[in-house]
Amino acid sequence: MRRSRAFIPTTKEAPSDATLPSHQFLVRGGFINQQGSGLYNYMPLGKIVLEKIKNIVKEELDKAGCNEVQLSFVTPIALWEKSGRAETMGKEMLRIKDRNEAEFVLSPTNEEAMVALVKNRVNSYKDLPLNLYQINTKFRDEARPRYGLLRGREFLMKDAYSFHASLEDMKREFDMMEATYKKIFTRLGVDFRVVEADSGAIGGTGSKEFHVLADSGEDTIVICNTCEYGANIEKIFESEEEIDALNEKSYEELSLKNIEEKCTCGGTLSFKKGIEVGHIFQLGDTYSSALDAKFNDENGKPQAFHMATFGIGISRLVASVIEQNHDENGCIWTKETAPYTVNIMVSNIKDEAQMALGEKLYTELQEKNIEVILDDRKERFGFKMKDAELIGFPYTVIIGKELVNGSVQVYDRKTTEKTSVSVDAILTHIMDLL
RNA sequence: CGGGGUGUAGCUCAGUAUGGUUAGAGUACCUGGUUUGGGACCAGGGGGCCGAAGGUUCGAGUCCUUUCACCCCGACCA
Repeated sequence: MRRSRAFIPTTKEAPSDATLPSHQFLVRGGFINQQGSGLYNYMPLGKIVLEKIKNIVKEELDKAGCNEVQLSFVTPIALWEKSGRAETMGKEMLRIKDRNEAEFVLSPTNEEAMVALVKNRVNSYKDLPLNLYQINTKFRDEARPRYGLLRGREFLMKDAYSFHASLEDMKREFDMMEATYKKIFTRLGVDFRVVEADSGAIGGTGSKEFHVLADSGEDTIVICNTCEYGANIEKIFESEEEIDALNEKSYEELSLKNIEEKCTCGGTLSFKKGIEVGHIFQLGDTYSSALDAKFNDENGKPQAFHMATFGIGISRLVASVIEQNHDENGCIWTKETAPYTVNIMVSNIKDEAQMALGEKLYTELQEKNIEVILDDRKERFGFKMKDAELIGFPYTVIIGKELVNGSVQVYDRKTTEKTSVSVDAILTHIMDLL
């Protein structure tokens, strides 16, 4: 992509209501813009990042044997009346009527729809287990949307639902999905923890949350510095006061505060703030029973499916990556989430030698399938650098004043260091970095 | 859903207590020139139904009524 042809409207000022770094930088960097309360448009850069995260999630789930489907976003109210959630979910479900006055709901989640899909299509234990997922828009009419993409009303979520003939098999799938989630978040390059969680309103027996560690996280979690143990404080403390008191503390305050009790492994427990980006539940037969979805077991006896459900907040992850990885100048995307890996910055486009090298490198990197953008705008050096830092391309090749000595510089967004590299070696140098 | 606040140029905001030329600034944008390694400078220019609808008045961005939208603090939540 040529920067001169790209729709990337960056700004110097952030909207006054954006308080979090991810919100400010994503808006300033031209990734997203607000359409209404809790509603966001994705502009080209935002769309690229969103798609990258989606693809990683899809790849890992497909490898884990999950089947991708796509359910309708608008669902008849009858589906929700059968499970009782038309009542219990209350105003969070946005209800609409069609021209015949029939009532519909914009899907906030899809347990009912997925059970209805499987019901009478999967009839034998021989067809189990089965894991179906979709990456689709959800709508929850939150009382108070905020923090940009972190708490929108319309958001993109991956939701998976598994069906099993036995409780044991459901638990096996649950553990397998936990491992799959770890692979996904590791690939995304975020610092995360798996914690034991409260099952909350959805119900079920066991659940675990995946948290990206960040100052602005709304949840407080307890983690061990030695083993993998972690828990949401909602799970360990019973009193509301205790939970509230801890939630009010800042990331720094919490990090310093160790819990007196030691972890069972002997390690030290401490508090951290986290953004919940994934949640896995052991559901049991709550929904299959409610919707009368059954299969025949080895003895030909009908039984309700044992189920588990697995969610990942895709759009929330876009913001979480930045919440965890930014500095005062802007975004710092991880390798797998960056909208373009290499930004070729021609310092002065009127300088023919600079421009020629920029074009040459641009073509060469494209041929090697590197995601590259060429900053060919008629702007000054400082302007282009600030822009590159705001957007957060992992590497910027600066073709500028050093060219007369036969070299260019490579700016590393993460370390903010500039390294001089001779023109002859630049292509190999970049390939080695990636 | 309780409490508070704000709607004026793409963005950040003055102007509204006390109604009165043609509604302002910074920034962004366009043109020309000078610049060219950290969001440049000078000159000129375009851009507004002052959130919407009613009303009061000779006259409304400013006063009154209604309404819509957005934000903040709580309660609730991927």
